[in-house]
Amino acid sequence: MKHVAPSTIRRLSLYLHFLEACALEGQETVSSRALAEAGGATPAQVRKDLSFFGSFGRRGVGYPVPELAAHLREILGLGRTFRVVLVGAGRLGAALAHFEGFGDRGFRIAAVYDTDASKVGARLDGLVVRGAERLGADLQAAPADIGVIGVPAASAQGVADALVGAGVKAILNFAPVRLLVPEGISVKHVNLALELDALAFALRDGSGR
Amino acid sequence: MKHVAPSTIRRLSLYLHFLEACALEGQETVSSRALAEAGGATPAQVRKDLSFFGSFGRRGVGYPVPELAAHLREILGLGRTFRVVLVGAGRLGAALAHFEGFGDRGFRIAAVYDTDASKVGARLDGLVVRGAERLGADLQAAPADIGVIGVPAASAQGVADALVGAGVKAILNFAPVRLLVPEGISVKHVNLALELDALAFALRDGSGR
DNA sequence: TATTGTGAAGTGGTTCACAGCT
DNA sequence: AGCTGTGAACCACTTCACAATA
Repeated sequence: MKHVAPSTIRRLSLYLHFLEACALEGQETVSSRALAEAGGATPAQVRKDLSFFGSFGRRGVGYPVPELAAHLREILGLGRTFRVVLVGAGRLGAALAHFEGFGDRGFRIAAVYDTDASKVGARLDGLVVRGAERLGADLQAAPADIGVIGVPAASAQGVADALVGAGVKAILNFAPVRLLVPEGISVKHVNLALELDALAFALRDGSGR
Repeated sequence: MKHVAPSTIRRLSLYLHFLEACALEGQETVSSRALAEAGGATPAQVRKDLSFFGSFGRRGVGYPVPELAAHLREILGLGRTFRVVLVGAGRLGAALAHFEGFGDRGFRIAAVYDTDASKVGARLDGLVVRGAERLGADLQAAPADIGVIGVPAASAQGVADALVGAGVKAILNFAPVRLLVPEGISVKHVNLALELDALAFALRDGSGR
């Protein structure tokens, strides 16, 4: 498969969410225009995005909702469930553990870890928080696909190393630090400070341009 | 001022964070190579990014740390404090209210709101949660720069409308929905589901390529 | 020698425009 | 007529390469 632009992936994900909403309403086809609106793109871009992977629509008609949704799930690799481990059982960890978007879409939180002994043993959305030192042994017994880092910046790299060592191939990092990981490990960053700075920039001189 | 690419803004923010760390260590100059490493860029790109706004370095030497940091703060519009209102006092709201990255960099949380009567009156990081119906009157008395939306998807658009109506010019949205806002209002989205889908894509066929 | 500043070249993603089905 | 599929044109960001300077 040829290289796919990250921006394309983001849009495909948005199209898919929209298609799922359409499917719930029993809609049978959608136009590239409707998808464009949902994905913050132009109709031409929607068609380009999709044509990169195949011809899913019918000229003069549009795209069949359930079929296109299935294709997108296939393309995005969402045709299975993912085992997720969450490291960090603080306030952020608690918010993440309860986030419906996880379970809804096949991302199952398998376990929650924390180094803080006072948090170990607590319950978080039906899961008992485990000591971080168990992570390696646990994942050897039952590997995980994705590790979510919800710990302070200072300990994030250490957690990342532990996750990589335990065979995790994808990391979602909420700590405001760049993580160093080996080739072949995917990392996504969610960095509040960056978003705030971008908003500050947008608000510069006067207010709101 | 000419148009600045969003990717450039993100990098400038990363450079600035790195410079602040350098400043703490008393370092006097940095090279474009060091900045590149911190910002996930190449040295040439660092120089291009900076030269877009002026000539801040000295050939053969590098960039003076405190001066460049000051320039970046100026460029990003960080030379003042921002009044932030947080809507949503659930688990996510609690995590956000305690996030140090806010206060540290001039983003001051002025108030927290929630529609849920059972949450109103509770304390969150020293702030008392207020009823959402007060938002309009409160902001008329003391305007806010940035609104942070930490409510469920279903109520996010309503909150956005209320914020815009109350004169907020920039919104940071954690709900997994596209917000419709008038021209001139800046919106930044943090969408967990999108990031997870991107990781799923990275993990497709086999595991981890 | 080391490192910045920058025009020029290169790369990759987006938009256009129209042919091709229904 | 309506809407997709797609090569070609376009545009924007990135990288290159080297002159300029400490």
